[in-house]
Parts: sequence; structure tokens; C-alpha cells
Amino acid sequence: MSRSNPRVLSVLERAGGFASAQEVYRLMQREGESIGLTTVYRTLQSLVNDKIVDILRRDDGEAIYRLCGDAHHHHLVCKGCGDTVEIEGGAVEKWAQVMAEEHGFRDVGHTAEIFGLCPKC
Amino acid sequence: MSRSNPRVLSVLERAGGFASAQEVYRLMQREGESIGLTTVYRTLQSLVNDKIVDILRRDDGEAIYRLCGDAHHHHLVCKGCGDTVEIEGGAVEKWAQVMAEEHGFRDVGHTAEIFGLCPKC
DNA sequence: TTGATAATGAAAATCATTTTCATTTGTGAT
DNA sequence: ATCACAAATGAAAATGATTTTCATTATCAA
Repeated sequence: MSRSNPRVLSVLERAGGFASAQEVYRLMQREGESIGLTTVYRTLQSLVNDKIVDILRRDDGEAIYRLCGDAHHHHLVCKGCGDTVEIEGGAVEKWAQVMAEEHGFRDVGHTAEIFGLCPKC
Repeated sequence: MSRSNPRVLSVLERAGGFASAQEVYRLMQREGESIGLTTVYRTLQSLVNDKIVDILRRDDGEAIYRLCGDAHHHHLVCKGCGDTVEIEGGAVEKWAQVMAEEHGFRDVGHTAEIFGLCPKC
């Protein structure tokens, strides 16, 4: 489970909190770190499994990995620049709970994301 | 710029309002329509430019095209058997709108899904 | 009909991501 | 230290969606 190569996490931090796998790889190369692209992907994937980073999608479909706090939150993502704002989701939590109950579902989770154009774009 | 092949739009409608380019292509093949994958992509792209369809991303990065103005619904998915129930999302619509406004975002859309174990599983 | 322009699609190219697999590294036991 | 075995690594190949190229075909006005 803990396949965490600490160097990957450190690069992700220094990259401002989020980057694609390819970007992490390029950054590490530029810094002279010796690592394979495969390992970058594997490490990021296990960080996602461990809920240490979030995975989102750019408009072009490339996955970007983003450090996140442990509190359950949702995202407001700009389709233009990719900027991301963490937002409260109280209404959604309740909605999910009610809907699940109504249909007899248990052990429920949910995903919710909002995307649009931020003020700058 | 109107490169709209009407057959593509018709298939998208019949597909329940949204589908990926590959799915549209496969559907048309199955129906005996003769069309190239390239043309499907080009047609969908121009429909996006003309704001007739929206482009979103699946979790796996594949692009899905959705008819604009289609009253859209959300899904309650069973992790056990994969069964899916379409549900109302009024609360979510409002939540998305409020959150977007609060942060000055415009031209917003959203995705939301609930998953859990259905009564049978 | 002629000529220009737009639409089409097969095949090749691109690019992120995943898989394969042989090799290296770490670890724990003896 | 040595042996054995599991985990980690990465180069190269495979995959799959999407885009580009380019030669062909349909459209339509003059």
C-alpha cells in the first residue's frame, strides 16, 4: 500500500500543490533526480488511494494530482486556467444522504464538482 | 463552420443525451450507418463550438458530449451490482449556482454522483 | 462542364497512461 | 555475512483516445 516515494510528494508540494504526472516527472529530471516515469505514476496512484492527493482532470483530459487536506470538501474548477477553489458541501452531503435513504442504499459516498469560468478568465 | 452531420446529433439524442465520441461511432456502426471516426470527432467538435453540445470528462479522462439544455439528472450507483437509479438533483443545482456566484464564476456546470450498496446487495 | 471549396475517412502520428517483465533493492531469517 | 523471498523499480512495449495528414469525393456557383 505505502508505495510512497517521498521525493514525488515533495516535488508536488514545491510545484504549488498540483501538477500532472508528466510535469512531476519533468521537474524531477530537471532537478537531477533519477526516477522512472512508471514510478511517478505508481506513486501518485498510491497517494490517491491513501487519500493524500486528489485527482482531477484538465480540459485536455490530462490528470492532475493535487495535495488536499483531510476534511471532505468539493471543488470549484475553472475550465479556463484550471484554478481550483475548495468549497463547502453541506447541502450536497444532506442531499446524498436523503437520496440514498429514499432508495434504501447504505454505506454511501458521493462525488460532486462544479466547473465554470473564474473571474479572471 | 457548420460541419454538423445531422446523423451524429440524432444518435447523441437517442443515446440519452450524452455519450463519448467512441460510443457515438460504435452506435452508428451498429445501426449500419456508414461514417468515419474522424467525422464523428469533427462533428462533435463543431457542435461544441456552436454551443449545441457541452463537453465533459469522465473519470477515466474520456470526453463525453452532452446535449445542451438537456434537463440533466444524477445517478445513484450500486457498488455491488452496478445498478443505477436516476434521481432528482434540485438541491445540487441550487448549491452549484450559489457556490459559483459566491466565487464569481460564470458559465457553470456540475457533476454529482452518489454510490453505495443497494438493498439487494 | 469547369473550377473552387468544403466534407469525408483511412491511415499514420501523438500523447498520456498502463502493462509487462527482467532486474535491483530491501528485509528478515539462519 | 549469506541466502531466500517479497517489494520496488524502470525500460520498453502495449493501449486507447484523440488529432493530423492527405488524397478522394461531393457540392455548388458561374
